[in-house]
Amino acid sequence: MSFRDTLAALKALGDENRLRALLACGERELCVCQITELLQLAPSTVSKHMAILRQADLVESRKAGRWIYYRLSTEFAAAPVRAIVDALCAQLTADPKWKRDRAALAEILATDPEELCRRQAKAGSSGNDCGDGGCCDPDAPSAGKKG
Amino acid sequence: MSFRDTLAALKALGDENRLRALLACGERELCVCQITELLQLAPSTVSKHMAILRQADLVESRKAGRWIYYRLSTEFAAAPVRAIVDALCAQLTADPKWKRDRAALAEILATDPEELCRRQAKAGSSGNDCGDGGCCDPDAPSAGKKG
DNA sequence: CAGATATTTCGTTATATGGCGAAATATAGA
DNA sequence: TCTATATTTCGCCATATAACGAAATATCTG
Repeated sequence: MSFRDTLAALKALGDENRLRALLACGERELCVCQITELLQLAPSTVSKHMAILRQADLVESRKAGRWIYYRLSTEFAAAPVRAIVDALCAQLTADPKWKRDRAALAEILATDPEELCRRQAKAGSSGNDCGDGGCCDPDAPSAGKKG
Repeated sequence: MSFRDTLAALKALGDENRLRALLACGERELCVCQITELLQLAPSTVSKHMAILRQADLVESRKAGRWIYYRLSTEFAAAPVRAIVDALCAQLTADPKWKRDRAALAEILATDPEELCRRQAKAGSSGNDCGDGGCCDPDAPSAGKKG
């Protein structure tokens, strides 16, 4: 548990959406639908990202009924990873980009998770609805522009 | 200089060969041919890797005649990057994988750089010679297996 | 100036990665 | 048991990435 694990952690951290998800999970444990709402990605994509973060021991998951909650790891496999994550959480949270996420997160947390899932299911079947005007932020460079 | 730069640094660190190169440059400034010898890659590949590390402000370069020396950055663009690199250098150097690199590096440093370059030029034109038995380590999982 | 050579840039190729949607899985509730 | 639904797995596609070799660039030396 050293070079190999550290490299896996660095790889996992080297994606914008995963980094955002990790920071969000550092604030509070979140279920997949909440992270999905934050990142504005397909649930399957978020699921894959979280699996990568979990395999790198960066997050832990907890099952509660139909929901699966992810949170920042308490025990990191590789020693340097803790220092890295600490540094990221400490410094990156001041970044304007993260502040936007933080604001979005507050709104998400204020919404019933079931409502989120219902909304996402609707959006998935009928294309981009964006009825509330909150999504499809033109200033967000990563949401749905890569594929 | 924050989220974006930190992400660039994490991406740069998320490659095994670049991470090895970075650790090596943390030991001592190294010219491209020395890093090339350590990583057992084509010089052009190493050059590209070092450019990525430099763009991420992880290494600095110094020109000395025909040689260009790379060393670990002293000033990091993004604050968390320093903490990350410190943690990596401090902890990863104990890893057996890195110890092998360190031993190889000692040998490389004992060799005249010009001799290294001559050897590499020969190997590039006539295929894998491996006359000295030191290269083509079957235990090294990253050398030339990806492309 | 001409030749040698250390490094970079360019073009190409194979693989890895990130994205989505559909289908599968697992669990709550009627 | 049957339905609804939260998440994951699978298959596919587009792009990003890492590798190489050839050619270009820059610098020392004769």
